[in-house]
Formats: sequence, C-alpha cells, structure tokens
Amino acid sequence: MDAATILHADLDAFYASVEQLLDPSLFGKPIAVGGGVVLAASYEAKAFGVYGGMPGRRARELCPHLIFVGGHFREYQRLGDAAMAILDDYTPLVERISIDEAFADVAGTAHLFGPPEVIAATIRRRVREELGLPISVGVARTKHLAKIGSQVAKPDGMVVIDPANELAFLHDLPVELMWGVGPVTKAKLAESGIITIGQLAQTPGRSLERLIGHAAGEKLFALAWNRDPRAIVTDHRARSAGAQSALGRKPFREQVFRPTLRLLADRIASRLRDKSWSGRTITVRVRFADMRAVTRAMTLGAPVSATTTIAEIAEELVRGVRDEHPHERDISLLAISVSHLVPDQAMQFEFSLGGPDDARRPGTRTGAARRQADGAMDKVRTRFGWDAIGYGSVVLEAPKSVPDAFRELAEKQL
DNA sequence: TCTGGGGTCCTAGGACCC
DNA sequence: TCTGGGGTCCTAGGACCC
Repeated sequence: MDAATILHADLDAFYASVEQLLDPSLFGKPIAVGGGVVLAASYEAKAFGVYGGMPGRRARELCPHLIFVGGHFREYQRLGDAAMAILDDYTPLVERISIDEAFADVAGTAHLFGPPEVIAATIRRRVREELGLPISVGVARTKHLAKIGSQVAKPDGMVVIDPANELAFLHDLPVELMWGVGPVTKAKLAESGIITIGQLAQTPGRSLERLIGHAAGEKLFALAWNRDPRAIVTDHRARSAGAQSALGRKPFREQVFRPTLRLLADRIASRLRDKSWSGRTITVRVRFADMRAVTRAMTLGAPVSATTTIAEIAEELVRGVRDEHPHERDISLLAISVSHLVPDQAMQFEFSLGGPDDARRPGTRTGAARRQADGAMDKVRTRFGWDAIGYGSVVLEAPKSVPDAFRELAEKQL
C-alpha cells in the first residue's frame, strides 16, 4: 500500500487572519472582511454563525459586535504567494487551488526533508514564524483524504491519516465534508437517511446514482471508499474566462445593459489578449429581480478576443432574452463568459483569410481594425493603468459594487 | 436593504452525420 | 409493424468550489 505523502495546506480564515495580522487590535475579535457581502469571517465571528458569502446585514444580526474591515487585497496576494512559496521549498509537485490553498506531493523528497508529517509540521511552523499566519495541513495517501484532513484539523492544526486507518477515519464523518457534496446533495442524501460517509459507502451504487445522478453517484461512492485516483496537477489551463456585475435592481433596457456589457466584454477581452487566448463560445447570463436567471450562448466558427465583437454578440443574446421575457421589468445581474478557449497561435491562419467584411471573422477588414484598436488600448493600459482608457461611456459608467482590487485578485486565480 | 465575483463539471435534449 | 445506432456538437440549466 502506498504511503501518506499528499499534503493539503489551507490558510485559516485567510483574509480575516491577514487583517488581524495587519491590525493587532483586531486579534481575538469577531471581524468580517467586506461590507454588503461577507467575503471572509474570523473564527470569533464564525462562532456566531457568520460565514463567507453571507449578506452583511444578516451577519450583523447574528453578531451585533461584528467589526467590518475593508480588504487589504494586495497583502492577501503577497502573503498567499509567500505561504505557497514555502511549500515549493519541499517539492516541485505543488498544485495551487486558490489564493490560500494547495496540494503538495512529497513522495519524491522525503529522503531529503524527512517523512511527510515532519515536512507538514515544518511548513506550519515556518508559515507561522515567517508570515505570522495560521495554516492547517492534512496528510494522507489521497488528495480527497488530505483535504478532509485539513478541514478536520482547523483551526491551526494538523491531521495525519495513516493508510491503515483510512476508512475508520472517513466513515464516521458527515457527508458534507466530501468534495462535491453541497447543500442540495446533502439534502437528497439525508432524505434517504444517508448522513455519514460510512452510510454512503454502504449504499448500493445503483440507488446512489438514481438519487444524485450517474457521475456524482459514481464519484462519491469511490471517494467514500477512498478510491481517489487524482494526481497532483501543477499547471491548470483555464477553460473559460468571464466577468459579471451585480446591478441591485435596474430596468431591463438597452440603456442599462449596453454599457454594462461593454465593460464586462472589455475586462474579459483584455485578459484574453494578455494571455494570447481567444474563444469560440460567448455565453451571457441575465438574472431577473427575483434571482431567477437564464443563460444564452452562441458558438462561432472562429475564436474571437476583440472587445467590440464580444460586446456585440453579448448584446444580441441579451436582446433575445429581453424579447423572450417581455414581462421581466428589472434585472439584478449581467454576466458574460467566453469558453472553448484556444491559444492564438492555433488561429493565426485565420488572419490571412479574405471574404466578406464580417467583424466576427478575424481575417476581415473590421476584424483587423478591431485588433488594432484593442492593441492600442492594451498598450496605453500597460503604461498608465487599466482606468486610463476605455470604450466610450464605459469609463464613466463602471459600477463599483465590489472593490476593483478584489476583482483583480479573483482574476489572478484564472 | 435582499444575496459578490471568479471558476469547473454534469445532465438532458435536439440537430446532424455516417 | 415501423422507423437502427453510435458519435459529436451545441444549448440551457444546475450544483458546486474558492
């Protein structure tokens, strides 16, 4: 049997811990990063039932002494990177999941640094001493179990799962600790009396698949027996790039959605061009006032990355939604996503094609003009910053519901 | 004064092809 | 009496994760 060499390292209540580090008077107090929405809560706040994603008003109700702090987003990025760099010191096999979380496989480096649990303890000590942050680590034979280990270890702990005791450890735990079990799946399982991972493991595969679908049933059943074949993946390629904007409540009209879609297209397109990617499928999402949402998609014959092209297609799709839903007076969110991404080298030959002057075909006159305009804008932004230039009214009408820095942070995870 | 922003993957039905 | 069967691509919706 393989040894337990997979580490899952997860910084505890990361944003909140950074804020407490930056302002020691906040230490030991219930704090929330954010405002309208809680982005992160300290453990003191979590004790009151406050959690990330919760509306700020609800959080205040639960915890009257909750202290809201604005985010120091550049510090999050810096400290998250620094913590992950410590992992890099012990193995090249590091898979970063997000700003504050990563897997690492130390199978090949134990002869240099000692057994996995010693490496894990060293990492925890160094992150604490060098950065001043608490980090929890799970050590196990599989990624899934290592991740569960770090969750169980929180806050500021370490759990090593011996390969001989895997199922004994796993089967007493509640199903919602499993990767892929959210509120809906948890409720479906509970209706069949399945509360623990052990109960899930004893459920016949067929009835499980009837309950939650083929793929999910198969996956969860395998995980419940700790059959997790996933290896560490050090380079992830993005499959889509998107942007969204919550609007509160705005009339579903051209004057509202046009400038917003321009802004979203501009964000996505400049990120795509920055990485030399283009995409063939444009998807829009429109959320109505009551939070019901619809999506509409269009797949093109050739990939695109021009701001104006993405914006025009998105507008067309949103007009279609409006025409199909004439009674929806207000919308609360607009989103665009570009998928079927390909590296630009793969579409170079398209540039040389002639044909009708169609903006969606990169080889045509309009397409070329748009690439030039985008290229000029990208250059100005490189020198003077993103807000230095924009498409027409977009510059003035940018909604600022979330700090731009937080948005940039999310983008970096792409 | 309802509920942010960035992603991944799965399902199900229809079109289309051979 | 009916109308194969497999594969791919696309669209729309939904669950989940950080």
